[in-house]
Amino acid sequence: MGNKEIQEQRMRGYFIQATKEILKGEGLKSISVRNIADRAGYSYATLYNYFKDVRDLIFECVVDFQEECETFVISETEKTPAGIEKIKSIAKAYVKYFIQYPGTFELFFLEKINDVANKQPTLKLISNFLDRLSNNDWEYCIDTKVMNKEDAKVKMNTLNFTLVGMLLLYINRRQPETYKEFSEEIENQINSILEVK
Amino acid sequence: MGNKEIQEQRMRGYFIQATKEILKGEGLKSISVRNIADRAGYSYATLYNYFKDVRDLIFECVVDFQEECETFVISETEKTPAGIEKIKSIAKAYVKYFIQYPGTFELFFLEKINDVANKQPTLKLISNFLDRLSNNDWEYCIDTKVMNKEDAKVKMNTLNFTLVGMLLLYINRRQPETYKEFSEEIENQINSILEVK
DNA sequence: TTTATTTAATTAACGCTGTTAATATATTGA
DNA sequence: TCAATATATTAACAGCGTTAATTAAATAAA
Repeated sequence: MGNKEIQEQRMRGYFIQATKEILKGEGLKSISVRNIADRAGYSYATLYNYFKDVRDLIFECVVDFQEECETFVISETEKTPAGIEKIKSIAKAYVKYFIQYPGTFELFFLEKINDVANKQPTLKLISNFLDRLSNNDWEYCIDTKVMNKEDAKVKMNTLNFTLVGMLLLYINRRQPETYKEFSEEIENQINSILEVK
Repeated sequence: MGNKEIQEQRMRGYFIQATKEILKGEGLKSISVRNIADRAGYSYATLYNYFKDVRDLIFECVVDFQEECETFVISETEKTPAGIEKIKSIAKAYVKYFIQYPGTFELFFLEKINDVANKQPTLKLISNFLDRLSNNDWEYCIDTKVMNKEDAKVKMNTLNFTLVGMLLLYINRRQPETYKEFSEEIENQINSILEVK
């Protein structure tokens, strides 16, 4: 990688870092080209030398946040034994991360996309994120005959969709009204979905 | 109701009608104060004589769309016998409505809200919508001992959250990529959640 | 019916937004 | 050091939601 590429990547990094800080702090509503550039220490137009548009820049943060979330989930669940219990722990940590940083949830699931064709890989990354985090333990359940392959596949999806749905309603619709209620319902849902009959 | 109130309600109706048309047609992205006012046949500033702000106006459409959706669901499911089968039919029709009019899904679940305290009733209405549509049949299942009260409550929520999550990913994240895949997964999820053990 | 007063609708304006063109400033190669 | 290139900045545009000032319409009083 030549000097030019190094410098270019560094510049991109400054803008990405600024964007991540705003998303984690004030959330998506505070994102604007001028706000990002201010924080990065450049003029707003400079941004366009390194990113096609602001949405492109915003979606660059997905991978970084996923890595951060993955690290968090691993550290929160390392003591839990493999299998169903581990899947439950992962699910709870996953939810906990988005509750702690609602801006990342907005980025992953709510932010509109301009060029859908161009972002398909990122969109796939988002939809399958929980699956990637918990895949090992689903496999473990199948291997230990706790459940069959077909059931595992459907339940993995149910868990994913349910958590996303609950997070959407809680973060974007304030339903339920208290975190306590939300937390209890998360517990109920996870237990019910992973109940082995 | 005096003349003044009648006229005021009529004016509000013109703007609401225009907003509904745009939402059903082009979706949330095409909503703007000037666009709504144009369609209603008034200047953009006139809108503020009848609504506090544009979000207030937008959320006025929720009740109307829910009524329309309810009518659709009833007509699509009238031949299905009460109980689990009916709940499945209702769930499918519910999803079908939002797929047909993605703008209504955006309004119900994605549109940001200014004054959350002031909109709590509407937000509750949205979160509990599927429950209201299917409540009779859950009761029926409990009465006919197909399931107990606690299971019914949790499953009702699982179904609600799962459908919202799937719709979010499909409408806002294009996952899965084809309607066929989406449709099959909806079928799988509904059957799995409502499976009686 | 004409005039004065109140009500409602419109235009102009403000401060935002994302993006692009034109300009100014560094940086590089000769 | 000077010319050429690359990069950063300012100015500008068209759009947004909202409000203040202004015009037009409807009502009440004379």
